[in-house]
This record gives sequence, structure tokens and C-alpha cells, in this order.
Amino acid sequence: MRKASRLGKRNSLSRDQIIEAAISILDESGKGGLTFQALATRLATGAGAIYWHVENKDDLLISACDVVIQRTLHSVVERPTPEETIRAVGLALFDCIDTHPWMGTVLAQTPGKMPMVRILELIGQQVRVIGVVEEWAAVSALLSYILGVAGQNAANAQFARKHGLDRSRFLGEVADVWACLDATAFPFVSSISCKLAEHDDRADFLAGIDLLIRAMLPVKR
Amino acid sequence: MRKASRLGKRNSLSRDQIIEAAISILDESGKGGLTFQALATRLATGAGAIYWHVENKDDLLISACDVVIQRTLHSVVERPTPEETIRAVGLALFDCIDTHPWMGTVLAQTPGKMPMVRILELIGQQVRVIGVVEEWAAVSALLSYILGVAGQNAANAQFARKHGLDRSRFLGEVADVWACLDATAFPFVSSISCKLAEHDDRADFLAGIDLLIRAMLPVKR
DNA sequence: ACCTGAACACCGTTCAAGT
DNA sequence: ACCTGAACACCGTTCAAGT
Repeated sequence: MRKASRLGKRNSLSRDQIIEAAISILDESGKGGLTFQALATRLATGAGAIYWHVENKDDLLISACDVVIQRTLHSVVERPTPEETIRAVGLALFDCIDTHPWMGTVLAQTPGKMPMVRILELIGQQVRVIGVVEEWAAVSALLSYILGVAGQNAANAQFARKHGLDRSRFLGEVADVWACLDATAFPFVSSISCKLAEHDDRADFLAGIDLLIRAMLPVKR
Repeated sequence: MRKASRLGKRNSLSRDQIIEAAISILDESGKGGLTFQALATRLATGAGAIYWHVENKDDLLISACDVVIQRTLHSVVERPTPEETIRAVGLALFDCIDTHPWMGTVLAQTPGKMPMVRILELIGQQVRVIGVVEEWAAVSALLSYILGVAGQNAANAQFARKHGLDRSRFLGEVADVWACLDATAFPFVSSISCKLAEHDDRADFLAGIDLLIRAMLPVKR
């Protein structure tokens, strides 16, 4: 009943199709929702078929992550100064992981793999343009910071989803717990618990990036 | 055959015993090695018994993490200046996660829970002593950076273990892959691939901490 | 070359039954 | 109150058999 066109193989499974379907499922139902069974059902095929195009689940996750990272980084336009470009890259990544929380875990757990290499490359190029003396220290600090924030944010989102809360309700619950801590043992945390709900993760993130950029520039003035 | 002493319940299972056994298993065989079955065998009991003392696996992981974090932070002695104390806390955490790689994942994925609160508290207190203007920005940047680096390092260690490599062999393999990248598309990454094997994660980490601390201090001189 | 789908090994969690 | 261990649901991966 099937017609396989000569060069298109239009009806058969392709690696790209699989990855695209995986991204959809991950976006819809998180990392826990991506199952070979669910994927097979969506692709109208058997679970085993996927293994012909993909090595295993790790391979699939990394590839899905890489596709999204490529698109995200590609959308960042170069700014007048390298500092501003770094900010733009950071913000793009922040927003990207905010809308695809599953990427936080994947990115943080696949050291040296392509998605991370792309980020490293872009930041490294900009830092090199600035001409920082301790180049590697600056680049690795920026990368770690970005991945750290992204991971935290993703964890928040995933936890909130798991328990059926939205972001502000979730922060509210954390603030409540923190407010109940012993103020003698935890003076700092209990003092900021009330400010937790109203703070802006995105602004905080940018402030951190600026802190790091400022620190690596030669002392001005 | 068993004697249960009146107040000790010496022979019965306790939550602390379970957590301690879990830490041992995690240290020996990583996150993948911690199974309710393995845990039950080590404790000479049934898998179901553990659920009487522990809510679920997440609860167990967080508690295990918290115990180790508590010990680690407790071992840090206060230094003459808050800057030095922050460095000491950072280093202690770095070394801690280096020897207990499983903690990287747990810490990064349990936002607002006790282990993170303890770290936040300690850093927050020191930053408050310094009297930084943008207090929260500084604290959250430090925390994210520390968790980010720790997570990366843990991921390295876990990946290396999974594939039966030691650290330097693992870095060597990553360097090889990076060196094969197209130098036109990835000029930065391929240029640093040769330096990858010889760099010192711990020193890089400290450099990043110093960068952040320097940035939050008022401009000197 | 590529797909099917049953089978396997494994794992977190539950629960009726015990003490 | 606390433990036992079989049972359940689920999931990644494999593989003999198909086309």
C-alpha cells in the first residue's frame, strides 16, 4: 500500500522526524513524558523501529537538545560590542531553557557534547574579541554561570509542573517554607523569604552576567 | 531471636541508618547503583520496609544530600574576611561534589530544599557582612555559579565512570573530538582543545569565584 | 535496508499479610 | 508500630521474524 518515492523515502521514518517528534513530546509533557512507546505511537510505528535511527535515549535527548540550541543561537544577531553580544546570547539561552525546561537537565549532563560546544564557541569568540587576559577563566566562568542558572530555572519549572503549580504559586510555597525556618539558624534566608515571590529571575540572571563581564574588563576610569 | 532494647531499638531499621547506607551505595556505585533492592539487601531487610521510614526515592536522595552538605559546611572554619570565607565555602563544596558526584544532580534539581538553603544561608550571611549594594544579585550569582560548576564537574565524573575512564582519559577523549571539529566553524573550541587536558578544574573554579567577588566589591584604589 | 512487536531485565511503589 | 515479599505498572533495549 505504501509508495516509497525514489529519492524522498517520503513515507518512511527519518532521524530528523524522530527528533522533531521527540522535541514536541518533551515540550508538551516534559522529560518524563518522552517514552519510546509514546514516541512510537506518535510516529505510528513500533518502538523497536526507532532504534534503527537512534542509538539510545541519551543520543535522542542530546540530538533534540542540539537542534533547539542551534536554532536559538542562530537567532541571536551580533551586537555592536562583544559585551552586548554575550548578554544577548545569555538572554536567548535563558529564554530558550525557560520555554523548554527539559533542556536544563540535558545540557548540564552532557559535558563536551555538541550543544555545549556551540555555546562555548560563541562565548569564547566574544571573549576573545574583548581580549581578556585570563581568557579561559572568563569563558568557563560565563559558561558555568549560564548553565547553572539555566539548570536552576529548569528545575523550578519541572518541579512546578510535576506538582501542578504555576511559577508564582511555586515560589509562594517555597517562600512559606523559608519563612517558617528558625530565624536564629537561618537569618539570611528567612529575611529574604518575603522578597522571593516578587523577584524577577530574568533580571537577576542579567545582573549576574553583567557582574561577570564587568569583572573581566580592565579597570576603567 | 532478636532482642529489641527498650529505648534503643538497636536491631530495627532507622531513618538515619537508611540514609547512611544510601550514601555508601551512592559513593560506591553512583546514582544508578542506588536501588531499593540494593539498599534493602545491604540493610538485610525487604524493599518495602524502607518505605516505612522514607517517603520515596526523591526524599531519600535529598536527605542523603543534606546530610553530606551539613557535614561539609560544618567543616568550613570562618576566615578573617568574608571574601575568604566565601572562597572557603566554595572550595569545600567543590571538593565535596568532586568526591560525591551524585550530589551534583540532586543539588541542582531540588530548588528551595534544605541542602540548597544551607548553602544560600552561608553565602548570604557573608555577602551581607561585606555590605554589597545589590545583595540578592550577588548572592544568587554566587549560588548559581557554584551549582553550575559543581554540576558540570559531577557530570564529567559520572560520564567518565559510566564509560570506565579516569578523569584525564575522559578529558583526552573530549579534546580529541574537539580537535576534529571544523576550525572555520569552531575556531575558539578547536584552538583550546589542546589545552583542555592540562587545565585544573579546581583552579578555574576559584578564578571564577574571585571574578565574582571582585565584581561585587566597591571599586578600590 | 528497514520495520514489527513480543519478550526481557530492571525498577519504584504498593499492599495484604504477618509479628 | 513495623516488617515481609510478592505483585503491579512502567520503561529502555533487544531480537527473531518479517518486508
